[in-house]
Amino acid sequence: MKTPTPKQLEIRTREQRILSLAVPIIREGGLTALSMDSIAREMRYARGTIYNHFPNKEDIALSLAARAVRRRLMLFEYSATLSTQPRERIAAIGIACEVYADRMPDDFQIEQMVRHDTIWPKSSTGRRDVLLKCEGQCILQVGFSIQAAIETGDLVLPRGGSVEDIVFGLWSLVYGGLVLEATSPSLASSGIMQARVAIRRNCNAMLDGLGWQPLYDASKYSRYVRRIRPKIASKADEIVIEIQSDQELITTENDESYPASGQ
Amino acid sequence: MKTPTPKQLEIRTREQRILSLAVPIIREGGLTALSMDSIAREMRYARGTIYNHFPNKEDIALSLAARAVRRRLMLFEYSATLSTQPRERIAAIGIACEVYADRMPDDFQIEQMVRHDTIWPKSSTGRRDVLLKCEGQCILQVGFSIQAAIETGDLVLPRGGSVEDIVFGLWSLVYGGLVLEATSPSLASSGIMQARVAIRRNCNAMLDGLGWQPLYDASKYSRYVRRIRPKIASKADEIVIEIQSDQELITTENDESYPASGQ
DNA sequence: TGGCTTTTTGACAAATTGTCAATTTTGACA
DNA sequence: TGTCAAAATTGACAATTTGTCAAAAAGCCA
Repeated sequence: MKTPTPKQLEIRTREQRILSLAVPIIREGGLTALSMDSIAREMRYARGTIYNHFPNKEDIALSLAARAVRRRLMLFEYSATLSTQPRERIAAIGIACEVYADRMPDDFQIEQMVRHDTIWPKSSTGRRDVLLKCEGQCILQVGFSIQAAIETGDLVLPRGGSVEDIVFGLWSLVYGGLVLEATSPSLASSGIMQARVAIRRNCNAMLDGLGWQPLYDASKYSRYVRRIRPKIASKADEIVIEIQSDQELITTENDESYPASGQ
Repeated sequence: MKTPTPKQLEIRTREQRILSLAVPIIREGGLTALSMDSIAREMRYARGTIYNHFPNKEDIALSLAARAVRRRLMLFEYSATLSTQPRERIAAIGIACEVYADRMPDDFQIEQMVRHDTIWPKSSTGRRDVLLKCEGQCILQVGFSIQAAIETGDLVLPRGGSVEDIVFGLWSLVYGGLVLEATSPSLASSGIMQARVAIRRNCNAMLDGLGWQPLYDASKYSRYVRRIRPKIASKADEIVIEIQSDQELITTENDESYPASGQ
């Protein structure tokens, strides 16, 4: 329990190295390109050592995905502080998604990846939980803003509609749109060039359609985006540096694992 | 050229058998579970024979995906005939997507699958083209209805907006929503239960937000859905039986390949 | 230095991939 | 029916990769 860790440190470092090594491989060749064997060779360790860290390569992917969602959550949380007006807060989170796809493309890719594939069932429960928990919090974050809009009277829920439905709609529109942009070769050839602009406009159309006040004002909106996007972007860069593992913050709550003065 | 085919027929049949065999395997274990080796063993053929049909398993997947998109296209085309009113036509295509996910779940799954993964780059150009062509036609089909709405004056495009942007929005909303429903474990735990209802409502909200006339009328809409959904569903069942390969219809235009009286 | 624990190692068995030269089967023609 | 070239089929081969595990090495504490 009280291991300040002389060698434990080397191990933890190595785990990071494995993850860092995996990122470009996955980026370029997907999960197929990643192999426990090649990682071991590359790092000059025996294969068994790598298996000491991760039970299989799917778990490496999930570990990266968990880190990705943690980063995304932080970006959402930050973006939600940029305005007190509900509709602006929602817009900010939307922009956060854009920034996420742009500034953390590897994270964005891997999040999509673990969703399909055979990754999910093969990975370990612990890591899955981290991922799900953060994803749930992301949803909550959007939910808060919608709730706020209802409370201020900016938005009136349609009969039989719920806050979650709207979260779901926005999520489909933004995430779905970004995924399509990233993976659908037909898009470009069908004349959809500026996916980002389209996504923004469509989200606003949907909110307008729900009667969410104040209605979309193109020039006001783009002025707002111009103001906050750089802020969110630089926050994103901070987060990438700050959040390196999928563990840190989780283990923070029982804080004996992080020695105040190491060494 | 003039091969009426005695044995050629066996080969073509075998190709179908391979595909049929692959479907449940992919359904249950994804592409990882599929192996040229096990297919060969199962079918009591040597591995080389299977490789005669498909250069690799990715190509099997893409072949299935191409078939899937062809089926989807047919469903879209049929649905578009169910009404002359543009907004109703769009609604019908939306319902077609629902039906597609419900009645052709394997097709739906595999379409998502080939989008990510390492499948795309490894598969052969020919099959990719079929897939892209059909996908493009699906997009067109939606575009036609939007165009029609503009021509009748039901819809006025926003400044700087295009038909394609709206297609993109609807596609994100429906397809994205269905994908999230199918793959996101957080959804259920976040209280989003009736994804289908939410998707419909959100699409309508978006169209309302664009000012597309006539605006959404809940009871009218659900009456319409109740009327056309069964039609689309049974059409879907027909299509599944009719469309078995990803070749047939493509080669139909040079029609010597299909002997009028076989044997 | 001894002795106990933790970590690392690499050989092993099992799957799978894609290739290709040798063999078998077809089918057209005499 | 017999012959033979073209087409199809086969299975062994070399390469990868996976996950396991007992033995060896290294780390740690007194």
